[in-house]
Order: sequence, then structure tokens, then C-alpha cells
Amino acid sequence: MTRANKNPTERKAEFITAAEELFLEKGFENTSVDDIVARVGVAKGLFYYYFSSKEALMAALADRYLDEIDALIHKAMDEEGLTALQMLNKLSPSQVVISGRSREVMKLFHHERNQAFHLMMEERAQKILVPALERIVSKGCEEGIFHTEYPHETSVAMVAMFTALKRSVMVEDDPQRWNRFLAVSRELLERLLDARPGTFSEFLMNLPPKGECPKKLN
Amino acid sequence: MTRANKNPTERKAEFITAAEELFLEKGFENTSVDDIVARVGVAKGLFYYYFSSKEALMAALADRYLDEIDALIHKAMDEEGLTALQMLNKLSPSQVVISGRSREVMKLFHHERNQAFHLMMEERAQKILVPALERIVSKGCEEGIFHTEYPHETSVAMVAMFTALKRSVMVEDDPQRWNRFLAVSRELLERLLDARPGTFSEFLMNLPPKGECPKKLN
Amino acid sequence: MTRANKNPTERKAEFITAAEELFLEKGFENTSVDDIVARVGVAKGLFYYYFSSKEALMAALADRYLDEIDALIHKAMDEEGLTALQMLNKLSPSQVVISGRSREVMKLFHHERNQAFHLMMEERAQKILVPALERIVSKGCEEGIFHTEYPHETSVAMVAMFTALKRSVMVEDDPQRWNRFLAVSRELLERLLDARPGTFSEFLMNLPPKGECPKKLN
Amino acid sequence: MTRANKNPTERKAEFITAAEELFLEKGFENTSVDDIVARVGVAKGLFYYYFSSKEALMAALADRYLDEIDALIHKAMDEEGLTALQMLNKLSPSQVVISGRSREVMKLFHHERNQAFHLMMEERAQKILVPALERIVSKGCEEGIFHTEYPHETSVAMVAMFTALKRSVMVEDDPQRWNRFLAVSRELLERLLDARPGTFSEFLMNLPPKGECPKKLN
DNA sequence: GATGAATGAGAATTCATTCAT
DNA sequence: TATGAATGAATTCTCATTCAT
Repeated sequence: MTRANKNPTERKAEFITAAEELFLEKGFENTSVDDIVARVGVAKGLFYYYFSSKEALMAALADRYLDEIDALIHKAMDEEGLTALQMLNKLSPSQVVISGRSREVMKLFHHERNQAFHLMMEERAQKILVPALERIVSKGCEEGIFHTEYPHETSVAMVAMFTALKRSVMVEDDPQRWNRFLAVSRELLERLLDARPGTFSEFLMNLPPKGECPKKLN
Repeated sequence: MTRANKNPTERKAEFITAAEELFLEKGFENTSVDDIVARVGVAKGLFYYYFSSKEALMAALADRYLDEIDALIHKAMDEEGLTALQMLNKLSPSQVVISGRSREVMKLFHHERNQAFHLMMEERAQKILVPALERIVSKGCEEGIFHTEYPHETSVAMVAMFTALKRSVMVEDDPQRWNRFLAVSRELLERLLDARPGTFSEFLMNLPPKGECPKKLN
Repeated sequence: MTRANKNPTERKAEFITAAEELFLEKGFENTSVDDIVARVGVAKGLFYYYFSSKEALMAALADRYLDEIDALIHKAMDEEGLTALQMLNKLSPSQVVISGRSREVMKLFHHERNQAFHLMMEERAQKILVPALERIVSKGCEEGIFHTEYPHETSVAMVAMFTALKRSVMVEDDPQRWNRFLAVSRELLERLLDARPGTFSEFLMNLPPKGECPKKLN
Repeated sequence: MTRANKNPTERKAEFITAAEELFLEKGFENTSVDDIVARVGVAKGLFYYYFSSKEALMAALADRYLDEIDALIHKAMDEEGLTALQMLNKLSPSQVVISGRSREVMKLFHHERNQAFHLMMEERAQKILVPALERIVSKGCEEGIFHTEYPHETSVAMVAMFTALKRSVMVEDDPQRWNRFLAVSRELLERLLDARPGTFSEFLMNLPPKGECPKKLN
């Protein structure tokens, strides 16, 4: 009836956004194509005009997250003349993207149903984060501020550690725990990288205002 | 047609085993009750004679894993007069259980589908592992061999770290990487717990024979 | 295979009609959604495109009957300046609707299975018929042509009486019994309402042509 | 395990009683053979040793009710020298049996699910009650205390009337309504049978103590 | 008489996908 | 671009019934 004939790019984005909302609300496996088109307010057939399958939509959504991380990585790595420490600080917000984009989102992510999507995200994120981290760690070793023979494994460990800590902190909405999380993160980093005490005093600093949990990122 | 009338306990185990195999092959969400009964070679109704629902079977399978971990925890904690280090060594095989029970399993776990089940396992395992680890770490601090102000967070980080490392190592079948994994594990532990070099020279020792990847556990 | 893409309203009606036929043939509980779609000649999914559940279809069918009765009630009650007797005459065809819509239907209703549906219909019909009848009876008392202290109970009794009589008459296809039914009905009404002999000489008159059983109503 | 090897007749009765209870609790269609054997506390196979099918059990239960009514009928009809009025009084408790055996039972019968069973009972009861009533009515006409040209139809109407009235009264537990029911019943009887006022002053008298709803019958 | 494991035909419902318009 | 009716295979679960022991 109402034929808007929207811009294809916008329409596609509309689908992705609707899907994202629904995944968070109802869980990934519980969101049907019917739900998605209902939210967008269009007919079912249109979905298949834009996406070859439900999986394709899923991939597009994942890419949206990964693009954010990619941007952070390039921001951290591409600028000339940065030290390893400066790179690391620039990369640190990626943790928020990985774990979920806000407290609200996180709570929902924790809901059993979203795990499949969440894990997919984590794995894909790690695949691009770990190599970047590895290069930073290696660089830091050359600079003499980090010391390790295993930059790869240490990077893997770092990402996993932070993801787990973030997860355990964010389920509850306690600013105390968040402060503690910052302190713990810095200390564990120092230890893993065998860095001088105080090296990471600014790590995760640029994240949320002190004493508060992170809100939206964008 | 053919009526075997097996021992109920065995039958139940047969279902669980068939389900485990299928979950690994096809993924959890993609394994139907039909698949399971087909593999066991019985009629569909029998499944619901033994399990009230598909979820109940899943829970039974999860319990099978968790029971192993529980046993390890009790073995580590219940014996009188153990030092924190001895406890830790006894607890270390739990990592294998958490990450999956063998290389074969691991490869399959990687199949995108099993993530929901895998994540469920990891979460449940962490819920019982982390507190145990926390007690060991605290005890080690009292003994003066570990040093940290954050035993809880450090425990969370340790479990996550090992799980991730194990995962990244096991996907490929390289004995080299396995040795490297052992070395890395020990070093990271030393650093995280601020322990004397060499403290963990026997950590994960009792696991698989040197230079080999772990096979089945039992 | 063949895609007809019918008008939704027609399709919905097709389902309801098919269901009605099948309920009468096989009984309500014994009619499966499979049966219904087979009769309509469409795929199973289409059923759930139009009805949220089997119960919803049932409700839609019941409404079809109740709408007829509702129409009769309004026809009887809404017109200005009618006497109680005139109202009663206008309401009388409702009996046919309640007991089933034709001899054919009635025979089938007798098939043990349809009882659940039939009873549901009777109950719902009584819920709307009895109050209407009660008002008419009360009005007749005021007019001085009926006499009773119990308009409610008398109404209940009347509906039940007619339903039972209709049922016992209709199972067999005997015009004699039908004439007799008319005579009995009028006499019983006179007695129950303590009305003058001959008061109901036109009651049920407008129904089927004398000496014949009622066919379809519409 | 526990082999009681009960008396077959008792066992059969046990099944019927269990089924009756379950029908009232869960509804007829919702009671499975599994439920029944669980309540009796025996294995499933035993059910089929005593009853050839679920329907057979159902029939046996119905017979139990009908036997009660049969007994009442014979009590009313077989004694020598009774007047029609006396017979009618003796038959009156059958209403209670038809409508259900007690208030509790009645409430449950009203539950939507039991309708199939209830209606089956009503139909079967009417099949034996109506002829008995008809003979009484005819006899009363001969005696000159009743007057009607339609003893059969009047009997049908009477049974239906009472069943409906009873139903509408019993759902609520109001002694007022019960007294009213008695008064209404007597008046309607007088009118239907064109009997002298006061003829039925003792009708339904022998039922429950005045001013109370009926409890169990036996 | 009694057990309970095993059967298997169906039941209702869901949903990704297709396609005529 | 857009619609929405139509598809149909798959899924979970139920339950009366059978039969070896």
C-alpha cells in the first residue's frame, strides 16, 4: 500500500538495526524473519530482496560491530610515531565493543539465548584484535617497556582476561566493582607484560568517566 | 520391531552419548530428537520415556562434564595438609575438561553451531572453578608464595586465560604449540600470581605425556 | 505447487467451512489441522498464517453461529413497540441455530465426538439467549399475558426444553414428529408461562414450511 | 517389585475409581493411561490386562453411574401398588446423579474439559430415564392427576429442564438458590403436567435436608 | 497377575524461503 | 522495489498400545 521506495542502503541498515534490537530483546535464535520485517514495517518478501538469507543479515550485523573495532585498530596503529603504550591506550576501548556496547546491552547479552551471537562476536573480534595486540606487545618489547618471549600467547591471554573480567563486572551495576575492575586490569597488565609499576595508569582512562560504568560508546 | 529391553541406566547413557556425538558433529541447535533416536536406533517415544525434554538431555550431558570437574575440585581441596601449589597442580586438568575432552572434540567444538552448548559449559564450569581457585590463591598468599590483592579477579582471569589459550592451541594439531602452551602457561601464572620463577615447573605436568597433545582424559 | 493467492477473507472462510464439515464428520477432537488443510487443499503453514492456533479456528467457527443468534436477538428486541409475544416469535428460530443448523448437521452432531463443541455452543448460546428471553418473559408478565414469579428460571427451563426436544426430534427424519414437536412446543410454552390457550399459535410458525423439517436457515 | 496379586474385581474397581478422580481433576481428554496407572500405582501393562482399551475403561465408568440410576428406576417402578406421584418422588434423586454426584463434582464437571464425558453421561442417562418417566406420566394421566397428550415429549422436556436448572444452581454454593430451585421445580412440574397446586409439595423432599445443598448421595 | 521398556503413528506449531502480482 | 499469500519440511512432544520377561 504505502510505497516509500526508500534508498536501498538505508533500507538495508533499517533491517540490520531492527535485527540488532530484536536479538537483544528476544535472543538470537528466537528472532524470526517475521519479527524483523514486522519491526521494519514491511512485507516479508522485501527481506529476501535485500538479504539472501537470515544468515546473511546476521553476518551484516556482525560486520557492523567489527567495523567499529577495525576503526579502533587503525586509529591505534596507523598514526606515525606512537609508542606501544600510546597504541595500547588507543586500542583499549575495543574491550567495550567486544563485551557489548553498553550496560543494558550487556545484561541482555548475558541472557542465555544471545550466547551464540555473543560468542560469534567474541571470536571474530579476537581474530582481528589479537594480531594487532601482538604487534603492539612486540613493539613494546623492542622499546624495552614490556618483557615477554610469548607476545602472541600473551595477547590471547590479555583479550580473554579482559573479556571475562568485563563480563563478570558488568552483569551487576556497581560503580565500586567498576573502579576495582580498572585497578585490577592495570595491575594484571603490568604483571603479564612485566612492565614498570604505574605504566598503565592511563590505560582505560579514556573510557568512561571515573567512578561510572560505561554507557554507549558512539 | 526388535525389542531389546535394555537396562535403563545403560539406555540413558546411550542417549547421552549419542547426543554428545551429534552435538559435536552437527551442533547443538541442529541436532534434533529425531537424530538422536536414529543414532541410538530406537523409537522416538523412548527418548521421552527417559528425558522429559530435549533440554533435560542437554542438562544431563552437561552434568556429565561438570561431575568430572567436581571430582577434580574435591580431589584438590579435600585432602588434608596440601599446600596451595599442590592443590593448584591437582586442579589443573580441569582446563582440559572445560575446553573439551580431546583434540577431536575441540575441532568440532569449533564448528560454529556448538557455541551455545560450549558457552553454557564454560559458564557452569567457571561458576564452580573460580571459587575453588580463589581459595587456593588466597591460601597461597597466606603461605607467602603468591602475592595479589585481588584473588577473585585473578582467578577469573586465570580461568579465562587458560581456556582461551587452550582453545587457540588445540584447534591445530601441533605438538610444538602444545609444549609452548605449557611454557607460556607457567610463565603467565608466575606473573599473575607474582610467584618465584620455577614455582610452576610441575604445573600441568601430570596432564598428557610431554610433547603430546592430550587425548581422552579417562 | 500451484499458487492461487486467494482473497484472504475467502480463504479464512474456506478454512472455517472445511473445519465445520470435518468437525461434523469426525468430531472436534478427532479433526487435526492436517485434515483441515488437506480438505482446503493447501499447505499446513497456511493454516497458521490465518489462525494462530486450532483453538482460534474453533472460536471463529463458534462466532459464526453466535452471530446468527445475535442477529436474531437484535431483530427481536430492537424494534420499537413490539409486544412480548411478537418478540418471542421473532426469537424462536434461534432454537434451530442452537440445536444445529439442519437435519444433516444434527445427525452428525449426534456422533459422539462433537459433544465438546456442541456443548460449548449450547452454553455460549444460552448465555446470550437466556437474558433476552428473561426480558421478554418479564415484559409479558407486565402485559398480563404471562404469569410467573420466576422469569429467570423459566427462561433457563425453556431454552433447555426446546434444545432437548429439538434434539430428540431431529435425529430421525420424520415429518410427523416435527409437526408434533410444534404442537408440543406451543402447549408446553402455554403451560410454563401460564398463558391463555392459543397464545402461541403462531410460535415457530415462521420457521420451516408446515410439515417439513427445517433445512438451512439462511 | 511389590507383587500384591489383588483380587481382579477390586483391581478393576481401583482403575475405575482412579479414572473417575482424574477425569474430574484434569478433564477427560487430558487424562492419559499413564496418569491412571500412576494413580493406581501399578505398571502400564496391567491396565491392558484388565481393559482392552481406554474407551473400555470409560464405558465401565459410565456404567457405574448408570447402574445407580437403574437402581433408582427399579426402586420406583418395581414396587407394587405405587401411585404415579409416589413413583415420581422415588425417581427424583436421579437428577442428582445425572447432574453430578455432589457440589464438588458439579463444579468440576462444569470445567470445560469434562464436557465430553458429562454430555455422554447425560445422553445415556436420558435414554433410560425418559422411558421410565414416560410411563409414570402416562400412569398419572390415567389416575387423573396429570393431564397431557404428549407424555413422551413432556418427559424429555422435564429431564432437560431439571438438568439445566440444576446446572445453573449448583455452580454457586448458595442455599438461597437451592430453595428457590426446589420451589421453581415444583411449580414448573405442576404446570407442565397440569397438576393441582400442591401436588408436588413433597417432590425432591427426600433429597437433601431443607435449606441445604445436596452432598454425596450414597 | 504384573512389570516397564519399547513402539510408532500422529499431534500442533514454527519458520526460512519462494513467487505471482 | 515492494507485497503478502503460500509452501513444506522440520521440530518438539504425546499417548494408546504391545510384548518380552
